Amino acid sequence: MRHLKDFQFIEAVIRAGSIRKAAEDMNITASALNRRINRFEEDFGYEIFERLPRGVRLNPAGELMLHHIRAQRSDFVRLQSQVADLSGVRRGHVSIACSQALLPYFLPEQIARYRSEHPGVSFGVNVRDRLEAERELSTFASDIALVFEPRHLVDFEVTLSVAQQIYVVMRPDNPLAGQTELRLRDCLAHPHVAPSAQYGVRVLLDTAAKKTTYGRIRPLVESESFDFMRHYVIHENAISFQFPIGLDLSGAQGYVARPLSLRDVEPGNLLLGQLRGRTLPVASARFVQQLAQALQTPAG
Amino acid sequence: MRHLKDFQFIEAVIRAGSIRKAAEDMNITASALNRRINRFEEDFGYEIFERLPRGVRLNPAGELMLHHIRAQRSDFVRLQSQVADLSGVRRGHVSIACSQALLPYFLPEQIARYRSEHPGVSFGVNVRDRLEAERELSTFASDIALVFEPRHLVDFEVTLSVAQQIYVVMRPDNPLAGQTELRLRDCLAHPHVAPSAQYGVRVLLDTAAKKTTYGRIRPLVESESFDFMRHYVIHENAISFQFPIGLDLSGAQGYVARPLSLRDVEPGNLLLGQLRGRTLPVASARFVQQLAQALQTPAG
DNA sequence: CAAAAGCGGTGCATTTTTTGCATCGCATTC
DNA sequence: GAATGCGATGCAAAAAATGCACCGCTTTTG
Repeated sequence: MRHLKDFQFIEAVIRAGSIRKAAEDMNITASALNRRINRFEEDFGYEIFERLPRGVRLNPAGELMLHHIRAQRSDFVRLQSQVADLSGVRRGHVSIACSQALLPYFLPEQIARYRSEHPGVSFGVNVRDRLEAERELSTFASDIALVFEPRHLVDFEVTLSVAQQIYVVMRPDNPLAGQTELRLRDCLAHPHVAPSAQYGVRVLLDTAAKKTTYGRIRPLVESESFDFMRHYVIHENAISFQFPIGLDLSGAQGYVARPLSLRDVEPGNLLLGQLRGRTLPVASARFVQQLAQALQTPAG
Repeated sequence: MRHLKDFQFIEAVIRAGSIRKAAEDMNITASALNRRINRFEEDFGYEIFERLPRGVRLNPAGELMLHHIRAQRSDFVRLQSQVADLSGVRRGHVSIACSQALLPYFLPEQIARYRSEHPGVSFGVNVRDRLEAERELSTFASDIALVFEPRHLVDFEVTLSVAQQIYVVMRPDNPLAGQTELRLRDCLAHPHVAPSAQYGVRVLLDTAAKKTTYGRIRPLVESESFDFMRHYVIHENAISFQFPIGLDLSGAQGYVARPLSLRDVEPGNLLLGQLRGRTLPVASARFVQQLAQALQTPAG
């Protein structure tokens, strides 16, 4: 779109860090790009770049401008999606920032279901921890976030919150597998692996462990990958902790999962959200509706 | 601003109803404007105008585009105001849609106070009833609305709600003036004037009157102007009804005001709000803060 | 019922704007 | 101290927007 061209050039300059490099990237002369930037700043009334000896950098006004540019583009995409919806063609793109746990079962199923009704809609799925997911929303890099226990919540507008009990994952022949619900002290007495500190599961476990005689959890292996940990406990007969939405509870995957008693460990909250105050494109908004419905249905 | 030029032309065409007329208004040839519009539609991918024999009219996609244009412009103004704020110069413009009652005392005082700290900020004050005020917000014609009992509330995000008891206005020598609180039945037995049906005061009175033996209120004079009614009861010794925020309770204006008992009539709600999801310009946002604080302070 | 008026669209010459090229001045880097 | 990389600028070339004249069409008007 014509009227967004200046914005594209500005973003290119921000990315490249200098007008000359950006000019190369955009297949244009440095002088032409330089003049576009200067003219834009003149029209706007304020400079948005600091001129440094090695290039340019955004000044505070430029930071605000960058946010404005992203918001404008995002709103324009939303408009196009709305208009496309008018003419009956549902098209669009939905980008999601989510926790690992949603990858194996939940999101593939939901996306496939949505796409079976609206084949014109494409998806982007990115794994982000709860801090990154919020940042991703505020830069308009993702439309939707689906994460456990996000932190700040200032720019994060919660559409739906679902409590998830922590489950213990182990081999079927593990002695703990016989119980239908596990106590934390029994688990901590067993060899266990655990996610690293930035994950919600770990935070909940650490908090709960402080109240036991063990004081803290002592993982044999610490990992950022729940996939890895799930497989690890099959090889060394240990136990692992995870939210059930990322688990196959049927036992067909070579592991069993048992809930950890709510008397010992608080449940985690899986939060579905978007950037506060933002109006999502039609496709994203409908997908959020579908997700919300699916998450509220107390299925496996 | 360069990148908003197409939007300006589109808005001109919408206003004029035809490309030729719009071209005259914008001091440009019809052919040039025609090509701008066509090129814009081509870039956008969808037509936004219906071509009629006597001119053009927005189609549904165009309605969405118009809203987008207004939102873009408004957000750009907000950005400029933010940037101006960065450089220490507080400038900007605050436009308010409000009920009549705010005109005589409340708003003049608040605006004067704000402007004494920020002389660069200008204000626009428009009297709108509760329906119009909402429409005004959604077209970005006003930043803030301050009205009694707004109706739909779909696009209206309430910042603050303040209950206002209905007061009875009368001459000091009116027999009712001796009481500190009035009953509705006494008031209805007296000759009275009342606002017309679209006003919140009237709705509350009508609702309350149904529960009395009088069944309904019988105004001698019905008016849209509270100012008129306030003066009228001085000439003919009648009573009038009004929210106290628009009244001088000192008696210095030649009338006295007494509250109507909450046992008989529910209080009205004065709502301070803005367009849902919108981020206000700095000046407007701060003025909202000031208003909210003033309204919460239980002063006269 | 025909003429007139008003509309959006289009081809072509003209004007305005944008771009590319060469070059300057300046600061950092090697 | 030479070399490199940066943003800025003058000037000519290229590209884009505009104005003008005119078309085809429908509605209005006499």
